[in-house]
Amino acid sequence: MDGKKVTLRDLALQAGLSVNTVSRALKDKEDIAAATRQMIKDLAKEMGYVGNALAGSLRSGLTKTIAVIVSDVANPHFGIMVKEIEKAARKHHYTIFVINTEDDHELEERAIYTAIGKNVDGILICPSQRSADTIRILKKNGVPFVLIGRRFEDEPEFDYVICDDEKGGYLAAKHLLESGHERVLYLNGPSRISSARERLAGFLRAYRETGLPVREDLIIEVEPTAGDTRKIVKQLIEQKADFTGIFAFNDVIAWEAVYVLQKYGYRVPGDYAVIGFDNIQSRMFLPFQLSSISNSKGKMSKRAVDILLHKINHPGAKESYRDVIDTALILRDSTKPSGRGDG
Amino acid sequence: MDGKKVTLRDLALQAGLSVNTVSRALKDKEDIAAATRQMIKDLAKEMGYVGNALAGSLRSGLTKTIAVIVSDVANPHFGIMVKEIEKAARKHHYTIFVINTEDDHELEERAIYTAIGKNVDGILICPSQRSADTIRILKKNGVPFVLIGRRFEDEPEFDYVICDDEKGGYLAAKHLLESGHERVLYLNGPSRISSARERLAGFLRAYRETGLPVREDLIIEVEPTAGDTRKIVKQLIEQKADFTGIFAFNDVIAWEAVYVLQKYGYRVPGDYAVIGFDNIQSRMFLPFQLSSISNSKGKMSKRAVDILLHKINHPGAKESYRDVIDTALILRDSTKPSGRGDG
DNA sequence: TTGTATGCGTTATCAA
DNA sequence: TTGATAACGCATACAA
Repeated sequence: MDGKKVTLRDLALQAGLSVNTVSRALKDKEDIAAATRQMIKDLAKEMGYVGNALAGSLRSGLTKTIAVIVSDVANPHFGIMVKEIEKAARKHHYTIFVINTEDDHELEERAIYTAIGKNVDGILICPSQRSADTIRILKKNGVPFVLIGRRFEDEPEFDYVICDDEKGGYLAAKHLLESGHERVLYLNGPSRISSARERLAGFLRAYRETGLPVREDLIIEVEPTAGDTRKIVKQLIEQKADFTGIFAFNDVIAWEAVYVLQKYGYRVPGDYAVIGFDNIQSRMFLPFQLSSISNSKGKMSKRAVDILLHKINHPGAKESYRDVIDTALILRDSTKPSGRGDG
Repeated sequence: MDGKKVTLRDLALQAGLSVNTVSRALKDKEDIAAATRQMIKDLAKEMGYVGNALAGSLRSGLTKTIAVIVSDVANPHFGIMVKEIEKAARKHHYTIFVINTEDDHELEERAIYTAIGKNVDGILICPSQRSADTIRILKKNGVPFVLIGRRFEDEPEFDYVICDDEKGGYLAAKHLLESGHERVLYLNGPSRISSARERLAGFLRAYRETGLPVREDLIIEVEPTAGDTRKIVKQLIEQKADFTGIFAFNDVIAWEAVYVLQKYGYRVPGDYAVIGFDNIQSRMFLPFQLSSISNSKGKMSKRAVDILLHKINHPGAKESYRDVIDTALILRDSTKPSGRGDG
């Protein structure tokens, strides 16, 4: 009973019918005798027929497959996005490839070629952004795609779904400033990433509103994948850098910063106020209450899938999509002013 | 320049050669004039040819694709596994489908059918284990697969890679018992899951060794995906259940338990000692030091991929694989005896 | 109601 | 060294 994949041909041979008849019976076409149809269906079940979507795809040109290209699924932010994307895609009978780029330009390019080679119907990509050339390959090959989480300001033809990074940066900085933290360390992502630039813009806007001087030396770029947050925060502490608040590009960096501060015996809140970005703790109930900026990953993911499917199903259409999902301030203990008391 | 996908036929037409020649040139076959080969390669690059792996797959029967079926990529444990699997697979020029089952039997079955339908060369699956029937479909269709993280004791034909769950349970319980926690709450996973049963066996072995009585009422099953850990721990606290140590089936459950304890004003360590499983914090530097059992997710993932690829490349072979990766106790603050002092 | 022929893009085989 | 042809498994159009 075990063995090779069962094909339509196997069923046809067994049933003494033509491949075509079997195919139509399984597809519930009208022009098949009810008895024949039932017989074939029973046989298919009995023989464990599953069907070869590939062969059909070759004809139709559609694979019901999309590729999701991100830096790292192990990062909870992307893990959550991928989960939501998969769920939304599955609802529409799509299956997803997941390819990690580790934010590496070459891996990203390879990922894109792989996706095209596998004939995906579309691609959702969070680009590493070392250059837009890679993405242009997609346009050249006529593969529908939507950027997610990051955008290219100077490429009006690239559709995207992002969150309101500028507002998020603004809200975070404003909150720290209003809580009395005038010297804020901003552990930002690399400036090649659009969201890092935009969050910084919001951060600076908040500073401008207060009239306080911006401390350029406290705006530091961190590689999110490399995990050098620890090294940098250690250095800053050793150097006795002068800050009382930290705004981190994402929650992972924020956690790591607090991790180091705690190792040095500092307390958060209390000695330092820390706020992250992504609000991962709305889904993971960690025993540390980190304030954060929520960016509705569920909504972003679903929206990106919707747009992508629309583009897939309306190849001619010339609309463009620039969706910016709202961000909001989520307060938890890590920025509580009363932190010093702790009790 | 934008537009449809470039095919071999397009290249052939442009070059004034046959499709076949173009194909062989691009594949670096020997029997092609060097000049012709170069010309075709240049042309391919110029026209942005990417190739249609699908069509090739139809012929060869191989798709260079594997499916990874897990309960939930957003769970860091699976996120890390998927990342490692993808990396290992990519090294061998394989691409992965990721499908979440939410530990649901029907979704799992659909996932398997989807994978077979897409003609994956093999499947890595962490089965929901409501029944092995679903998995048998794979055998029936001759699709190579390897179970990962869970096994079916009564199905000797199913290959697996798991970690030493029994030992892990034993180490965790022993550590708590030796630290003076005689009443340990075990927030276990559902008993349908093999790893939950095996961790419990280890847990009980540690108890037996001490001669202490096992408190059956403190062994409680929690649904990992549903997030009902909070509800259950709340209830236990309200009921003033009698325990001082907690062993959790995984780190996510452990975090959540501590989260609730902290909400009630309890301290970990100090009032309670807590240990998890999976040692996720070897990769995520959280500001809470959770002791845990490490299970070498990287090693497990790589091993599973290796076995799967071996099975794919040696369809006849009748070896079986039952790999059990070692587990180890990783101590952090959450089980520190000096916790009460807190420095 | 069922069967035959054709094509999807690629590769393998064999002939030229 | 190159080209023609068949085949992979399925779906469509059309013929029977």
